[in-house]
Amino acid sequence: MNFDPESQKLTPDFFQDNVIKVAKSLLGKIFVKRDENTLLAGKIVEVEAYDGVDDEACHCYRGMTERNKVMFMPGGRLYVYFTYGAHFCCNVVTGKEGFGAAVLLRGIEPVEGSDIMAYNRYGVKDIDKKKTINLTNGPGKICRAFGIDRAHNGIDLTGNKIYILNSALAEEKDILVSERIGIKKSVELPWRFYLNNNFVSKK
DNA sequence: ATCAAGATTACCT
DNA sequence: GGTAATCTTGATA
Repeated sequence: MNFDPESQKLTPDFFQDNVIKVAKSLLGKIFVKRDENTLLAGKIVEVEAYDGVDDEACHCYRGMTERNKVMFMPGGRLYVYFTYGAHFCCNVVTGKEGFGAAVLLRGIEPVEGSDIMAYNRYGVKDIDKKKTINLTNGPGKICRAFGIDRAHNGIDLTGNKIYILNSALAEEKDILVSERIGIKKSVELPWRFYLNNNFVSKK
């Protein structure tokens, strides 16, 4: 697979759109993190949408704060937050400037650099098959495997450090829908989207 | 200043 | 299936 950002990465207009639409459109696309020595990449197989206005579970529901201000930037940034005293979660910011919405990445199937992901998660490069499934099947696990932390909060996804390849859209019939996981407010909204794939966090 | 909650994970029985 | 771990943030006083 060619991971070259110049010809293939998603552009601002893709991100500056409705969060539900962007969430579904991200399924099947390749999330890439590059630095001098490493190339990590994986297929996005599970996401959730968080939408400022009518969504009590969204970090932006009560307006802008120091933590969530990146979500109000124009679509195409990475919003990274820390939770439960242990885990980072990363989100793709969507919509126009001044509107707080983002897509949480919850499940990724490793495509490139799974040995480095294993090292980031477990401190060793060789892991058994069972642990391979556990590399990136959850939002906190993804950040750990990809080495994403608060230093990456606000990074521009149209740059060459972290970006998403513009592969084909997943077919509507292949997109599964459910309520979102791990929230206590606005639980009824059907804004979790995923594919039939082993790296989904929860059945 | 204090406090409760949290977009989770790993480990236990 | 249940729950401890762990600490940052935002709200309230």
